[in-house]
Amino acid sequence: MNIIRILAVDDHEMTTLGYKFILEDSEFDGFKVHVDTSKTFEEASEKIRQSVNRLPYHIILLDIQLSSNIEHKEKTGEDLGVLAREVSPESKVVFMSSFSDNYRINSIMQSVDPEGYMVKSEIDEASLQSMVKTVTSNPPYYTQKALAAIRKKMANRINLDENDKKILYHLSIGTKTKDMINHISLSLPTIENRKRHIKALFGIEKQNDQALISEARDRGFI
Amino acid sequence: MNIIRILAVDDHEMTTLGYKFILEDSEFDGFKVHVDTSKTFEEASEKIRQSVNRLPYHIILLDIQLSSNIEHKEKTGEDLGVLAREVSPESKVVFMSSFSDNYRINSIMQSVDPEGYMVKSEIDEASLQSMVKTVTSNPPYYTQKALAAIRKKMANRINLDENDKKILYHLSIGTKTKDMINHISLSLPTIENRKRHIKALFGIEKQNDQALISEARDRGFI
DNA sequence: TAAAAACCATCGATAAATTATGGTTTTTGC
DNA sequence: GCAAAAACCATAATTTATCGATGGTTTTTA
Repeated sequence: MNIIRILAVDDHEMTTLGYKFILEDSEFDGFKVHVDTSKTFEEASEKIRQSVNRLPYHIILLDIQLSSNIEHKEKTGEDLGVLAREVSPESKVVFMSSFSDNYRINSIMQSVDPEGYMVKSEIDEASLQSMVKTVTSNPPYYTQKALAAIRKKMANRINLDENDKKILYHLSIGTKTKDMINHISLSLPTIENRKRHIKALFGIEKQNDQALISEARDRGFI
Repeated sequence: MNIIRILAVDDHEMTTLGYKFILEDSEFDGFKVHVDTSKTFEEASEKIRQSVNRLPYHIILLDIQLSSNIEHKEKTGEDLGVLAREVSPESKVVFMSSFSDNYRINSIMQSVDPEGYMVKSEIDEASLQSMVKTVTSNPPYYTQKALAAIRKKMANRINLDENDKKILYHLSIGTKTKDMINHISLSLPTIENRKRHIKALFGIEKQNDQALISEARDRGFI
């Protein structure tokens, strides 16, 4: 009987234990599952590094929010995903996230391109089991909310460049336009111009930033 | 008992009859299914137009390849999807296609943004039933091959403009570079320059067009 | 092995983006 | 309600990127 080795990373121990109990008790065709758990970025990255010398994990389950032990460098599950891709390229990476917002999902789809993305509210015993089956045999596996975000992004025919996306992102987190020059290497008038330009693309000329944010969210940019 | 009204369009009658027999015989929670069928673009568009005056179809299943009666204007299932969106915006649109190539799927995701996309080789009784359930209650529904194409596209961080995509498309169908000036409104040197530029973006400088095509296919552009 | 096609480099012309400047209007905090 | 801040807007100069013409070399193809 083959063993599928899984590493589950989440700062809430109850969550990873849930995954462990469900998956190790599940009946699969032709294999059993073993689940390791980690609570921090550092512990998880160490386990991944060590695993590649012996038996790499088949699947790595990552929460996005990881409250790191070392305060001064906040590392997220996304960073851990990037690291996992580098040191353990054969492992399948699956995000288990509370976030179903477009910006997060888009970002992770580009930086990690995970084999799976599950929104936590949609996780149950059945979906966990099909995730394992699908990811090992025929990826990807996305839950419905993740799929809806992905669909929204795909349907979009407007392509903004990196600076435009940064502007939208900073708007969404409340950065003042005049402060964006500290985060984006563009002059203030240019940023203003680009905002106008994006509004025109979105068909909301002569409207304020609130309208822009709401439209950008609707179109899956943030 | 509610009735879900479905229109299935395919130039092969056996296919639509298959959908009809399977779905009308299936047991669903709280509803039954009725399936109309069409073999041509004209017949289908007429049925859709008429339906909106009485009871619009809940779901419209579209094959991409439709050999039209009227030879001189070839209309595809994609055109029918666009039309369906206009005249019957409440209907869910699902493509049932032999194509699983990225170019086709990307194009349809942008022009129609369907509630579902099934690659024909992956269609069976169970998947047909879950498609109907998912599309009516919580879209979208994509089969694994469609999902794989979508994932590839999402993972892509390079964004090419329309002209670049046209160049890649024409390369993929064997159009000679010097003949592209008849299809793309750019001069020959510009097209050559753009090809060089795209190769640089793809990290395949100083390689030939074959490498470019293969890389573009790999990255989900064609 | 010719001829065709692809590939490459340079350069002037053109178009587009950026930025500085100086303003007006709207929002915000007291 | 009012002053200050921020957002918004228009113009013009400057920089940058793109385009297309020309003339060539290399590679493919018949």
